[in-house]
Amino acid sequence: MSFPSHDHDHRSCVASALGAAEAECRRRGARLTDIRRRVLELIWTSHAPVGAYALLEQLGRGAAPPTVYRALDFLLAHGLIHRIETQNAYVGCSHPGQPHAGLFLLCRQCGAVAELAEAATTRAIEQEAAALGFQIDSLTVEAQGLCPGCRAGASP
Amino acid sequence: MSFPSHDHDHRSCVASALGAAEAECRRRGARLTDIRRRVLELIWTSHAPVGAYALLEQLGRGAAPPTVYRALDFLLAHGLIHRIETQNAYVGCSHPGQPHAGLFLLCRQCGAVAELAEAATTRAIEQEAAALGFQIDSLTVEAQGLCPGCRAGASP
DNA sequence: GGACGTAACGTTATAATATAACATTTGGTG
DNA sequence: CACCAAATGTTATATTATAACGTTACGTCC
Repeated sequence: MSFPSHDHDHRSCVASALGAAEAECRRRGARLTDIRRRVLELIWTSHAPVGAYALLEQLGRGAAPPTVYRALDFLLAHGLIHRIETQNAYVGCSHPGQPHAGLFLLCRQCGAVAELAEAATTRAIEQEAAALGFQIDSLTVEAQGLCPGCRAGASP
Repeated sequence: MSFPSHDHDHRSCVASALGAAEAECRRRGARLTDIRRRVLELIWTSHAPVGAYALLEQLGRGAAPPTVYRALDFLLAHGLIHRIETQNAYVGCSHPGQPHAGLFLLCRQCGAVAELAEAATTRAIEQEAAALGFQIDSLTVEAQGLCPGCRAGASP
């Protein structure tokens, strides 16, 4: 819901994300296979978006592009990750299971992402769209800028 | 500011866009060269976003990718077009000269785009970001859905 | 437990989007 | 005209993503 502090306990952060993913998959009757689980884990390795080919490299040789794209498709379809359109990259979803419009703050300095579940903004856009007779199916909101840490510190 | 009607006078629509672009370039001391002008004109051929390689084809042989990408970079830099991130495509800017966050409604049926200059939404996002200490430099908002025409008509 | 059907994965090739690097031409200015 | 900078041409290549088809693994029904 906000930016992780630079020294947070990332290990438990990843663990809880994987736990939530497993729960969500059980709930949906979806199979979180080994490959899918590894890709999700790699994505959660940092709080910055990761590109498909960066994931591919980390999967090691033997993996080809379709392998990683299929895993990404699965994770996207089940709401376990989001795609950051302005970066052609992927990031873990902070609150899977609750349907929500992704709304992202992207730090141009350190790369960190914060995902907001912000109803007010979504509502503002929907109202404006409705006034024009436009029916929104899905919404992409990405803000580029500086996170609190990078604004304060010299050049973290 | 809204969706163009299906039968609007598109010729004058293009003409006024090109006129505004020329005025804006004069104002900024930028050169709207022949290539740049042709690319802008091709973009305005429709109200749907156009891909770089589609433009390239229409420029005819003799043109290579850098030609079109350089023109696009120029047009983007001077606020004469916008890039639609979710489509890797480009669309003419409806109100050049006035700095604004692009905010787009994209019809998944007919491809039409409406560009909003909507202060309320922008403000909502900025407030939420400011509350987290995030400083926004630029903002991308793209809504996918159905335009009024396509909601009404069977399948225009 | 074996047969079967489907979902997942492997593999190869290629499509679509974008940029690097360097040569050449053009346009404005002194 | 001579010069410089900006614009364009040209070739090659990087990056992101998907098509197509064969093989393997998994669950289920009998």
